[in-house]
Amino acid sequence: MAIDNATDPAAPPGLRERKKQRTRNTLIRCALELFTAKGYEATTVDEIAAAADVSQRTFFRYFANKEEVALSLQAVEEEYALAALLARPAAEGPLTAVRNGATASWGPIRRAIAEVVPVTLHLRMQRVIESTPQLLAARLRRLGALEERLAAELARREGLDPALDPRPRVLVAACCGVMRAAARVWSEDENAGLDDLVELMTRHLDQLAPALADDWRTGR
Amino acid sequence: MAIDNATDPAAPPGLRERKKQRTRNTLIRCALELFTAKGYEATTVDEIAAAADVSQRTFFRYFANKEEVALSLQAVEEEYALAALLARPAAEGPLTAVRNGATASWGPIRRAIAEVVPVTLHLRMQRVIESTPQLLAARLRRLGALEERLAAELARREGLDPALDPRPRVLVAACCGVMRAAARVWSEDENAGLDDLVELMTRHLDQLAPALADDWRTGR
DNA sequence: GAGATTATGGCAGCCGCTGACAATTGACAA
DNA sequence: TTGTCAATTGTCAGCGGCTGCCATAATCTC
Repeated sequence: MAIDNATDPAAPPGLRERKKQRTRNTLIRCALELFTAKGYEATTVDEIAAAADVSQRTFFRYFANKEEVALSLQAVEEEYALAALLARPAAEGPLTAVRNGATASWGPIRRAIAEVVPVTLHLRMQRVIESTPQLLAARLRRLGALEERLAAELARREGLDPALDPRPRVLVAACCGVMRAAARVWSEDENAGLDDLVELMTRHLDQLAPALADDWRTGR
Repeated sequence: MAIDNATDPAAPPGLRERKKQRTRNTLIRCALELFTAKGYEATTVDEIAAAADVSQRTFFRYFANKEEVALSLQAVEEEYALAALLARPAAEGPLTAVRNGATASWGPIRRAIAEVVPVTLHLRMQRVIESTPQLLAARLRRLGALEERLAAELARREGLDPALDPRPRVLVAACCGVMRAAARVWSEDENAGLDDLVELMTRHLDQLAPALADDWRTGR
C-alpha cells in the first residue's frame, strides 16, 4: 500500500494539499490587508475573494464566515498558548505555570505568524480587531473557550475534579481577564510593538495580588 | 409655555412616549419567547415583528440589530450593576465595594426585569445566550465595556489616575472574569434559579485569593 | 382645527451566507 | 499512459439581516 495522505499526518503533503494551504494563506493575507487598509465592515467578501483570485463560494469553503478569516491568526496564538501551558514542568505551581506559559509562548507565536503574513500586518490587525465591535466580540468568545481548555489542563496538572473545585476556573479567569485588560490598553498606542505587549501583560499580572488587597493605600 | 417633554425628563410622558415604551416591551417579550422556544438563529426578525404586530422596518428602528433585542435585558442588568458600585460607601475598600455591589444589585435587577417580562423567561434566555455563539460573543463584549466603566469608577473612588495605575483595571477584570466563569457553570444546570446564580458567584469570588496561592495543596 | 413633528409601513437593494449542480483538477492503479 | 474516482472549484439561485428613501398616518403644539 502506498502512502496514505488522508490518515498519516506525517506523510509529505501532495500537490493538492500544498495548493490548498497556499490558497488559504493567500486568502488570509488578502483579507488582512484589506481589513487594515479600509476597515473590516467596509471590506466585502467579494473583494477578498477577488483579491485572492477565487470565487466568493470558495472563500466560504475555507472560512465559515468573514469573522473567521479575520481571527484566523488569533486561533494560531491560542493553540500555542495552550501548548505552552502543557509544556510547563509539573513542579511549577498553578499561578507560576500560567505566568511562565504566557511569557514563553510569544516566541513560537511570533515565528508561526511570520510564516503566513508579515508580523507588522498582524499587529495592525490586532488593533482593527480591538476597535471593531463585531470582531472584538468574536475574539472574546474564543478566549472564553480557550479559558475552559486552560482550566481543564490546570485541573489535570493538580489532580482535581474540575466540576468540583472552582480554583482552576477562577485562576484562569482572573489571569485572562487581566491580560485582556492589558491588550486593550496596548492597542490604544499605535506605535507599540509586540515586545511592549508582552511587557505590559506581565506588568499587569504582577499587579494582580496587590490589586486584591482591600486597602490600596498601605502599599505605597 | 407648556411642559416640554423633549427637554424635561421628569415631565409625565405623553401618549406618544407611552406607546413607544409599550411597543418596545412587546418586541422584547415576543423576541424572547421566540428565541427560547425555537432558538435564536432559527427565529427571523420578520417573525418577531409579526408577533409584535409591527413591520420589520419598525423593528429595526427600535433595535439596531437582532442581537440588541436579545441582550436588551442584559443592558438593564449592566446599568444596575454600575449603579450598585456607585452606591457603595466610600469607606469600603475596592475589593469589598465590588463584592458588596455585586450582591446588592440583584434585588433591584430582579424587580426591573419583572417590569418587562416574567423573570423565568429572562432566566431561560440567559441559557440561550450562553449557548448561542453569536449572542455569547456580543454579551462578552458588552461586559468588557462595563468593566471599563467599573474600573473608571473604582479609580475615581480611590483618587487614582486610571491611565497610570493598573490596579482598578486588574481588580475589575479579575472579578468579572471570575463571575463570568460562575455564570457559565450556572447556565449548565437547567433548573438553577436566580438565587443559585448569586450564591455561585459569591462562592467563586471567595475562591479568588486561595486560587492565587501558588500551592493549592497547603490549603487543605 | 391647522400645521409642524414624529412614528410607521412599504419597497428596493446591498451584503453575508448556503444548497445544488456541473465542470475541472489532482490522486491512484491498471 | 490512461482511465477512474474523489476532491476542489465556479456558477447560480435564493434566504435573512439590515438600510435608505419616500409616502402615510398618528401625535403634539399652538
